[in-house]
Amino acid sequence: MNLTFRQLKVFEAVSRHLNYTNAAKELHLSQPAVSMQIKQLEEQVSIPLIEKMGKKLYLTEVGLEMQDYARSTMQQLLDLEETIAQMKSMKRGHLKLAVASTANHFVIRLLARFAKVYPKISISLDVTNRSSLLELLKKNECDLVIMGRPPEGYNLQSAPFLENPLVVVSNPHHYLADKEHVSLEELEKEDFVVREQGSGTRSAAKRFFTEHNLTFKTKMDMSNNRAIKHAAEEGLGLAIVSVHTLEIELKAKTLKILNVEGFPIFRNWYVVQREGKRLSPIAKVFNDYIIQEADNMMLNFDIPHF
Amino acid sequence: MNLTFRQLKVFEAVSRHLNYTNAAKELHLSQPAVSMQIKQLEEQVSIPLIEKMGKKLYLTEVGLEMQDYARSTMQQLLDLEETIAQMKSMKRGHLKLAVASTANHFVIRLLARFAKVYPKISISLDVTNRSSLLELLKKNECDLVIMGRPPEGYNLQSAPFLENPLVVVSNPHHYLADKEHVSLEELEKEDFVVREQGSGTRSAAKRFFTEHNLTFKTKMDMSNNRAIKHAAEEGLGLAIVSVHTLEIELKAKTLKILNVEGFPIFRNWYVVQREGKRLSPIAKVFNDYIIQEADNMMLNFDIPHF
DNA sequence: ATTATACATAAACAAAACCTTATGATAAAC
DNA sequence: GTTTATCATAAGGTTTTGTTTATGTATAAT
Repeated sequence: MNLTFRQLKVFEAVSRHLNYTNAAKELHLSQPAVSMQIKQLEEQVSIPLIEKMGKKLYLTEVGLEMQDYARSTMQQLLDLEETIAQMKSMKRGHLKLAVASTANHFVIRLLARFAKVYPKISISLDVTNRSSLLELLKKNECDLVIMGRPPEGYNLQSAPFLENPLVVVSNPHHYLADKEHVSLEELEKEDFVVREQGSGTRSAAKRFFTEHNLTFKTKMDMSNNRAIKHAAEEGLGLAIVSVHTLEIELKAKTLKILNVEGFPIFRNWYVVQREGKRLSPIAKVFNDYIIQEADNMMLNFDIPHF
Repeated sequence: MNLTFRQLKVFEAVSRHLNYTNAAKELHLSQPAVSMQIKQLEEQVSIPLIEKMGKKLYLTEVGLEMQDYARSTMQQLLDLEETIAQMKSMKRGHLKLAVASTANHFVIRLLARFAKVYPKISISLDVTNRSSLLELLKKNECDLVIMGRPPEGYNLQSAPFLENPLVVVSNPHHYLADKEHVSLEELEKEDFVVREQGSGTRSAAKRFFTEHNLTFKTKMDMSNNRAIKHAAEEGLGLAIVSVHTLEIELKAKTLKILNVEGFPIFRNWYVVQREGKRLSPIAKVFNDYIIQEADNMMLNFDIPHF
């Protein structure tokens, strides 16, 4: 059976008017054109849909069924058009986002604002580590990723959109905590609690030490930023973390930023996508949004500025 | 927007395989044919549905929406086909019947049997008087009508399918009730309770009297067969009614059939339709069914035979 | 009986849809 | 680098679809 939407449309008009001529007028067709469409439809289902008794037309039982079908199909088509139109205009849609766990905090703030502007957008946010993020990009399982500087050679397209100041923190009772200036020599003597191999923060810190010809004593590594901060709180060592993750700890005074020579290290947060990926309309808007709004928004953060 | 079922079908296959070549094989098409269908569909909605990244295909957000739509639309089409097939094979359908109120009783028996054979058929039964029946036929508001002999000049097609014996009944205590033979002369002296003008039973009785040169004393006329029988029970007069309506009264012995010369008058029940009406499959089957089965079935009736 | 109205049918034509083969481009696998 | 797999594009031709005009037929109204 091979119906066409056209046949259904014509049939629906005829079934409504019960009059070929008027249906033809409505559809801006000639009367025979309507006759033929109906005839073809009847051939498809090989059973009469309309019967003519005297001058009047009646729908047969199957005709009534077909009328229901035609109407529901056409309604569905309208719904589809509506949905697509909304998606195009970004009134609706779905945004699949993944962020580095260290970026979680401020990305949520960004999202909260964004969601207010586009209330019908739904969002999935995957918070995970750097290597999983790269995996997600490779499998094309998300629209955009927010992370530190992405590695070369992955066919990625990225744009920095926010400064990411890395600072050294310690337990407030640490002996360096109250010093006005901490020199690099003093820093070198300390043990550090760091993220796992592959972490952007870790490699940035490592690079800093290497560039200044210092050894970097990593006493412990952990895969979770919260755990690192907790370790520092407990006095297991110093930690080098993004200021953006410190809001609560600074407020609660469980950690203190050390005023170390050469710190903060300014790195950037990047919004990353697969090279050549055609972003969905909503993803494109979000991409532009964060590049434009992020800095602006950070002014409202209750965290130290440098 | 003017999609085609073909586009949807091809798109669905592609969205399932995420591979044009395999989809083409499934559809017994060349690969470019598939490419073109997808391209046209994308042009219709003027937004990409599929994106190719490297060698892999992915559905865009709108593509996912379209996949849902395609599937549901195709499912609906299958449902429609199924429904139509069932209607054709009479596994399903609706039968609109109207019967003369005097035929009500035995028609219900017929229907009960018929419904057992075609359990998914639904039936409307309109029980009404003769003139309403003719009106229903004229307006094409029912498939078949069961009534006495239909009048000429209404463009009707009819077939007799069951004898309708008319008998004279009275209160059991009536002085004629116990006579072995009642002559026409004796009958002529009696008063009768009859149906309204236009009733088939009434005109049959009238004809009988006229043919035998007798006067027909109609003391009272009523529009309801039950009322007539009740009047006879109460001794208001004799009544001429179809045996088929007497089952209960005979069993309860509230009425008695008089053994009158020339009675019963044999008339027929007819199944009637508009001339030229193409019956629905189920109506056609019912029509044939009652013509074939009615006599047979009456053998099981617990009523007198002649 | 005549006329008006409405659907059916036929013929002819135009447009479009659709498919195939051949070829090109790109990316992944070897 | 070469090969292989996969999709895109182009060209060509066939089929199908969709129209229109003209005409036929049946019904209902006058």
